[in-house]
Amino acid sequence: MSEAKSIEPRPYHHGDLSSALVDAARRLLEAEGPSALSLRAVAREAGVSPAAPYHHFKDKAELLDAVAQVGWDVLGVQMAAARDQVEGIQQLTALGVAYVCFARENPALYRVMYDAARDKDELPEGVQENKDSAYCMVRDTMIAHGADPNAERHLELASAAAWCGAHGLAEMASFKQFDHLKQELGGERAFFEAVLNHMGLFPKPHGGC
Amino acid sequence: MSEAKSIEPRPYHHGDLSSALVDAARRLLEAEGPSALSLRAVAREAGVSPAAPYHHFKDKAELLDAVAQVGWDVLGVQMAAARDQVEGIQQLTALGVAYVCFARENPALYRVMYDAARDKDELPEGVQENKDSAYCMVRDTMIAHGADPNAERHLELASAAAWCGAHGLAEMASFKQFDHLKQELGGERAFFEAVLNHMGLFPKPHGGC
DNA sequence: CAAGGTATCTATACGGCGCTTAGATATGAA
DNA sequence: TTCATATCTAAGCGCCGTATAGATACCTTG
Repeated sequence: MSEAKSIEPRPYHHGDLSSALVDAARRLLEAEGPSALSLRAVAREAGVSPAAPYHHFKDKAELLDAVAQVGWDVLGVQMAAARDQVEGIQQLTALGVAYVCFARENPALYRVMYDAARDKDELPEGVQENKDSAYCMVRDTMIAHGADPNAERHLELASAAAWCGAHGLAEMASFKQFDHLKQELGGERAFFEAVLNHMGLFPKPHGGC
Repeated sequence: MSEAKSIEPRPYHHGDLSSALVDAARRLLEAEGPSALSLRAVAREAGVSPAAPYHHFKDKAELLDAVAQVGWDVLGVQMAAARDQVEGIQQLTALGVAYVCFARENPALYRVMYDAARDKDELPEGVQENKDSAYCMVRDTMIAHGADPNAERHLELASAAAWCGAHGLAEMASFKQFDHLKQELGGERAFFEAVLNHMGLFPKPHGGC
C-alpha cells in the first residue's frame, strides 16, 4: 500500500539466499533432526517460497552437499585444535577422539555428511586433498610420529584402518550397548580413547610389535 | 460375477500378507535400492492396497524392522559358516571378513539394518542375546582363542572395537578412496583382511605386547 | 536517465509419500 | 445360521520434491 516503511524486513531479492539456506538447514538440523530437513522446511525457515532454492541448488542433494561441506570444515578445525593441544604420538589419539566427539555432538550433521558421501561413494574432495582436512591430518600425523613415509602401502592401510575405526565408533557411540562400558571407563571420552587405542590407530613402527 | 474360476489368483484375504510384505520389501530393496522402499511400493509389489500393511505393521518403521531382522539372521548364518571353515585365531578374522562381505554384497539391506538400529540407539535384542548371533559369536570366539574371560572389561572393549571396526569398514568399503589399496592388495577381500588385522580385532593375550 | 536483458523470486500444479478413516468382504466361533 | 472379528479396499489429508510460468528487482548499455 503506502511506502510508510522505509525499510522492508525482507526485500524481494534476498541478497545471499544461497548461504541463508545453508544456515537455515543447519538450524533445522540441530533443532529437529535429519528427518525434518525437507527442502520446503528449509525454504520456510529462510522465509522464501518452496521453489526459491532451485535457483541456487540443482536439487535437494546439492543443498545437503553444501551443508555437509560446512560440517567437514568445522570437523577439520576441531581436529586440528585437538591435535595441537598435545604432543608426540598422542596427537593421533587426539585426532581420533576429536573426530568421534564431533560426530557425537553433531549427530544430525554427521549423518548428513556421511549420507552425502555414501551417495557418491567417496568422501568430498576437500577432505582428501586439502592439507588441513581431516584425512590428511591423520596421514601427516602418522608420518610425523613414527610411520615410515616410504612404506606407502602400510601408511595407507593405517590411515584407512584409523578412518574406518573412527567412523564405526562414531556411528555406534550412541548405542545403549556401550553404556555399561562407558560408565566403567569413567565417561564417554574415556571410552572413545580406549576403543581407538585398542584399534590399530597408531602406525606400527616398521614391522610389527 | 460368475464363479467360473475355481481358483482366484488372489483371494480377498491374502493368507500370509505379513511375510509376503517382508519378501516384497527385500525384492524391492535388491532391485531398486533403499530409496525406492516406500510402504506404498511394497504394497504394490505384494499386490495389495496401500493401506493393507497397516493391519500387520504399526507403521513403516515396523515393517523395516522386520526386514532388518531377516538381515541379521542371514548375517549370523553366513558368519557362522565362515568361522567354521577355519580354525584357531583365524576364526576371528573370518568372522570379520564375513561381516564386511555381507554388508558389501547386500548394501541396501545392510543400510536398512543399521538405520533401524540407529533410530532405536541399539542393536536388536537378538543380535546380542542369541548364542548364534553376530555379536555373541565374536565374543565367544575371542574367549575360545586366547582372551581371558575373567578380564571382563578387556573382553568387552575388544568386542566393541571389533564391532565398530567392522561396521566402519563395511560402510566405507564402497568408497573410491580405497580402490588403489584394494588393487595393490589383490582384491577387496584381501583389503578387508588387511584392515581388520591392522585393527585390534584380536584380543591381546593377557597384557599387551 | 531510459530501455531492456537477466537474475531472482512467487504462484501454482503434479504425482508420490505416510498415514487415517470408513466401509466392504471373508473367516470362524456360537 | 448368526454375527463378531480379522482382513482388505477406497478415498482423502497434508506433506514432500520438483517443474513451469510469470512477477519483480537489479544491472548493464546507450
